[in-house]
Amino acid sequence: MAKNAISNSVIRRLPRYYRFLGDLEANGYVRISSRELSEKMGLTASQIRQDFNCFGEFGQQGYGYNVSELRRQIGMILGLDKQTPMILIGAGNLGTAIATHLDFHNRGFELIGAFDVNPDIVGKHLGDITVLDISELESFCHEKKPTAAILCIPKQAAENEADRLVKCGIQAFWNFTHYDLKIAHSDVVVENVHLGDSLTTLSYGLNSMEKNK
Amino acid sequence: MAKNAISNSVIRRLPRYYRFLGDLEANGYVRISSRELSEKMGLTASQIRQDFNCFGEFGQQGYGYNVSELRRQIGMILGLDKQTPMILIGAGNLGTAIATHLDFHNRGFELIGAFDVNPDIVGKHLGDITVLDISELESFCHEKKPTAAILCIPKQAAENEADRLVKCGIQAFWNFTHYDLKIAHSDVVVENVHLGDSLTTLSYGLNSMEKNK
DNA sequence: TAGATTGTTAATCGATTAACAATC
DNA sequence: TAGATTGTTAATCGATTAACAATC
Repeated sequence: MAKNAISNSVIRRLPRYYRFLGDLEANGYVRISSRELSEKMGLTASQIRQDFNCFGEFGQQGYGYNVSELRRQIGMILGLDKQTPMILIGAGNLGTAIATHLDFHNRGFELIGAFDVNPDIVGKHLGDITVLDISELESFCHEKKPTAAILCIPKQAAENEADRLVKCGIQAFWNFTHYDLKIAHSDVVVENVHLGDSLTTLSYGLNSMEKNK
Repeated sequence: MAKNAISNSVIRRLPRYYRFLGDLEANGYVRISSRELSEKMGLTASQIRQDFNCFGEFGQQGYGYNVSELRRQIGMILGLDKQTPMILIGAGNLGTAIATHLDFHNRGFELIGAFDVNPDIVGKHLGDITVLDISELESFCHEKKPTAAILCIPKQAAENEADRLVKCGIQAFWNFTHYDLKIAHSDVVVENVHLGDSLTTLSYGLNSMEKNK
């Protein structure tokens, strides 16, 4: 039952709305108008109203929006009212940092397992999770049924493991590799984090700033 | 000498072009047409030609583009022909992983220092860098003149340290915090990496996929 | 030369902003 | 009620795609 497709631009703004509304709530705000929120977030009031109206009528004319209620609604839209079981593939430096650094529960996930090929890493503890050998992937997934995975392995390895993970029932990937999952697996949900590209973009910014002086 | 402003959409595609051209070069490609590249990258040939023409005429009618030459040109545009000295602020789990995981040299930077407040972390080694106490920031910057910084500290701390870093001559931030640097410091270059928002977006994708079944 | 492919202009598409009637 | 602010339509702006003359 697809509603008339929400644009990607809108979707990318939702987590930020959710964060700001959380801050407002914590600071005792009960109501807020689109204009006031627009000033805090650096957007236009028009855009904010358009964005919210993609999902329904959350405000009240003459009043504005109820902060807690709006936040709750956006949380529902984002699927933060449940926790999808998730596994980490690749528990090296980066994988470990990501697994321990983020609050998965407040972002719609629960990290229930971690895997690596390296015998030096297998057995390591990440919070209350123990890193398992990748050979145990199938039996683990059969039993625990995770549907999301974090990919923190080299590109080459990702190409090889992606099929395997999809066969194990993984439907969503948080992809830190440069392997383009969407091409081979158009039916899964992919969120790419290209740290290298991000750093390169910073280089561009610095470079072009200097030229404009 | 600002050329007629390159749009953000184009800029965000440049690192990916650079990557693909590097792969092509490694695979022995000498020339490539916009059509062939478009098929490999999942873009339109039109967009590719438009993008490249923002910066000059890199191709040749009837022939296409010379892979190495095009890659070199894009590298120049991205500022990858030099290395900007960069420091890491916050050498916890995430900061350490980022510092050790990325190839800074090929992305226009050189990591020359790292700082933390935590005495347990100060003195730790990251490659050939030793983590210094944050109190040494000013003297270090005075001597080594870094102009870019990675922010891997809590939001609260970022609010406090941003001014200090700008005073020390930092002009570009790779920002892993949720603190909005652009608001207080409109004159610096900021590249945000919001891992939490990225994970939340994945939750949305999974959630909306399920609803559409 | 003929074929291929660019550089570039024009057309389309989508996203943002502005405006305002509806209504709390 | 009068003032405020939404929901929504219309106008604008920007980015993508299509088309084609220029030219290698």
